Amino acid sequence: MNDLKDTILSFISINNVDIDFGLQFFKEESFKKGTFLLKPNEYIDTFYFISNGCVSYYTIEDGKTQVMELFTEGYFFTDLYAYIEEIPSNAYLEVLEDLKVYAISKEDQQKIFDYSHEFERFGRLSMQRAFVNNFRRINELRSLSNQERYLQLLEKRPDLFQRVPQYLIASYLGLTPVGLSKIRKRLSQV
Amino acid sequence: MNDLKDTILSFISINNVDIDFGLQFFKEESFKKGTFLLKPNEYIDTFYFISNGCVSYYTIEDGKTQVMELFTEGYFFTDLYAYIEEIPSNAYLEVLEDLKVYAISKEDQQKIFDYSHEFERFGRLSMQRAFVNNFRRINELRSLSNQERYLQLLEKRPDLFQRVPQYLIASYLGLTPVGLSKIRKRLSQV
DNA sequence: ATTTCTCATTAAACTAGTTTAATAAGTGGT
DNA sequence: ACCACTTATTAAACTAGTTTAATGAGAAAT
Repeated sequence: MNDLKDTILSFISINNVDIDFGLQFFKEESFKKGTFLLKPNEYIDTFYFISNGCVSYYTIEDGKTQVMELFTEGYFFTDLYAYIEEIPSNAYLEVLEDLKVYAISKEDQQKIFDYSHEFERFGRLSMQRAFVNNFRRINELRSLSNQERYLQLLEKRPDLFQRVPQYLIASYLGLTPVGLSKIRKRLSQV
Repeated sequence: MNDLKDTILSFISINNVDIDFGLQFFKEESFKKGTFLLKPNEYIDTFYFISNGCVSYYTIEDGKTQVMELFTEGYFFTDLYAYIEEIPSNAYLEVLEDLKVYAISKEDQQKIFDYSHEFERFGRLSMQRAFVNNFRRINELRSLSNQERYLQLLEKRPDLFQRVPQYLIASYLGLTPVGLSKIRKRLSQV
């Protein structure tokens, strides 16, 4: 649980007693590859921190898989939209690689936010982080071509290409496997 | 300033003394159409609430204007990315219609977050709101066609079409004026 | 009234993706 | 060792957008 503790401490200054009070609410859980942490029409009230493994966050629309995010070690994740709005999800959270997480319920999260102003601040700052990540994502979708986004992903998260099938990466980049293949071919010819 | 007060109260429960403590840090300001609240390479440490008017938040890349958001009455706005990260912006905030805002500096915002746990919570919740809006945006960019996004904007923010030139709306939708014209023509022929 | 400027539309050629379908190359289960 | 299944590539036809450039129409300036 030290990876989680260190991550929280990178956001806020908080004394040992208080952070340990908070950490007690995170439960260690493990899931096998292929497990679904969430399926469409289900509610989600759990917030996860990944200690180990990989999770795909995707929807299926008109029969087509749309990967929105691929979470790996060190990420906090949930279906943040359904979680915040307390509405049924329309997404899947599927374990792509055997997974070890620290999980906290929304109820317990509220407890630690109430318990300490510092944790409330952690909530605000991690929400900021989520915003910034999403903002970068949206800007990249707007301003970069598919080819540029492919190259950028290759640079920023090279591990993904080793651990995740290419058609999921294609979907994450917003194109079809065929489209990604074409881009790769085009790049290899130069 | 009641519109701002009501908006804050829609996020949190807070007594009158405390909210008035917070509100004193918001300064009323007015700007004429054509004013720039922010230009590329400038820092921004102000958070605005729009009482009246309209602001375009855009970048220019390779000579092309990219409208990221169009803010109107009741919106909180800033260049949230540059504001959070405390880096020089690469965007413009341009007043499209004479504007009345309530503005608070980052320093003063920090004061009210320190002053009261409830304001810290307001910070967290409004950050959540920003996240959710951005999330919706990203999902729409991913899952809807340009035509569908046009129709949706027409439904959700019909006022924009009255107050903002069409080429800005085209840019907001991520296409060229020519492209938007084609979509409108296609729709009018059915 | 005339000119000038801004904005929206249209046309034509082009482009980066799509879809569908066939093929090839691994990979896993029995 | 074999078969079935999954994944990646390629080809061919198609599509929704792009760019550039010309035209039209309304508003603002002199």
